[in-house]
Amino acid sequence: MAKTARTRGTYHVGNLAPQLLSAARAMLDEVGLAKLSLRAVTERVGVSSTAAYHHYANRAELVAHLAVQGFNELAHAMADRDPQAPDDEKLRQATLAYVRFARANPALYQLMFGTELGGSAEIPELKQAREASFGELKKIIAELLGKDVQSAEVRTAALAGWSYTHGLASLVIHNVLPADDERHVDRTLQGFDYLFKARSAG
Amino acid sequence: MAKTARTRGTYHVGNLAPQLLSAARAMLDEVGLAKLSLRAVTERVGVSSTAAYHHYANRAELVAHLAVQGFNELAHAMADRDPQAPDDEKLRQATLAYVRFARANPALYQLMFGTELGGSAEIPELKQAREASFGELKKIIAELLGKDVQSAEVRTAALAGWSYTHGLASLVIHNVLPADDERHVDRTLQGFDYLFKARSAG
DNA sequence: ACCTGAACACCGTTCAAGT
DNA sequence: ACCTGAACACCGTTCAAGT
Repeated sequence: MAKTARTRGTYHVGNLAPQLLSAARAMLDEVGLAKLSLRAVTERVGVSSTAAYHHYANRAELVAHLAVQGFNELAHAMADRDPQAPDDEKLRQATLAYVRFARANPALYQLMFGTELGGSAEIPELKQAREASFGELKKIIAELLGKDVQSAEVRTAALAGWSYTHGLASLVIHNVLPADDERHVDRTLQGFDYLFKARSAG
Repeated sequence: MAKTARTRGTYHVGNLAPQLLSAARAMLDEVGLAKLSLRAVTERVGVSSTAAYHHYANRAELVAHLAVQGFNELAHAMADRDPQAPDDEKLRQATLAYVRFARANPALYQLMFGTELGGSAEIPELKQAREASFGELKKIIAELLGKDVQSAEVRTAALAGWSYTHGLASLVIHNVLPADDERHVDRTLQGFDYLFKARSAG
């Protein structure tokens, strides 16, 4: 594929797809998803407004690819944990990494779970990338519970953990809670303790 | 020829604001937030495309008022619980009502926590309506914990509960989980049991 | 194969003008 | 005060044409 040389001023840029994607990614954080237009993205890259259609079916597909990138980064962030730490500390670290990712990339995070991806934009890569993120969480929980990753307990606990973490991240992003990720994670974990003590006491 | 069809064709409809709001609400579930245009809403109501600007500052403000309506309905749904039930069953019922609301009004629910509301659209009514919903949850948890609604324990536990419930609702809406709300609620609650047993065991 | 330019059917928003 | 119509600056998407 030796189309490497970047010839300036030619009509044929080559390698356009990733350039469009990264331009879109940059603009996403600047203007938000609603105002992210194909025309603005192409202009930023320096091609005509219709050039994107040779690489993405439409705007929705470009957006879907942004989501794929997001899920991949998220999985990576969760995977990057201290192998020496005790199991429950690993879970705490992954939760923190998750919330930090959401906080650092609010527009992208919302897009990943946003309405824009419904139905037709459900590209196979997207489902796969999302499952990979979920799988990372399952791994941690499997270690914590001392059960097989495939087991029902792990699946169920991972679901609970994902619900919790996603909800927390969403609330943090929307400034329903003031800043400081670490504190929120610890406080909500503490909150669950209260709740479950009360439940088992009842 | 102008549009003559308007029986009793007064140019002055009066009461336009609520009509626009309910038209928008109806269309929201049909076409989604991204495609909800002021022009389409006004056409549906039968007024000129610019009429909305005399009642809402702009599209964002109309959307914000939809969110307010959503939070009010959500608070109402959570408040409508069996006063005879034991405390932890009340919590379960409120969680179920929450998830059902989200499932029944996916576009509205997403809008309520969506990116569209950031910053300038943060109308005072919105914050107030959101706090009312949160307050409903706090009431239930205060009873469950047997503490004052103002206490730190209740606030913290409510935060955890809200994170969990919101996360679960989001995942259900996005079909990350297949249908059946009741099962998910019970399964995830079960999942938390696994998690916390493991944590306190470690 | 990859990209452009014109064209079409939409948008949100402003503003002068009508009632 | 409440609403309209024209106008402006945008959009996404299609298509014939250029390289």
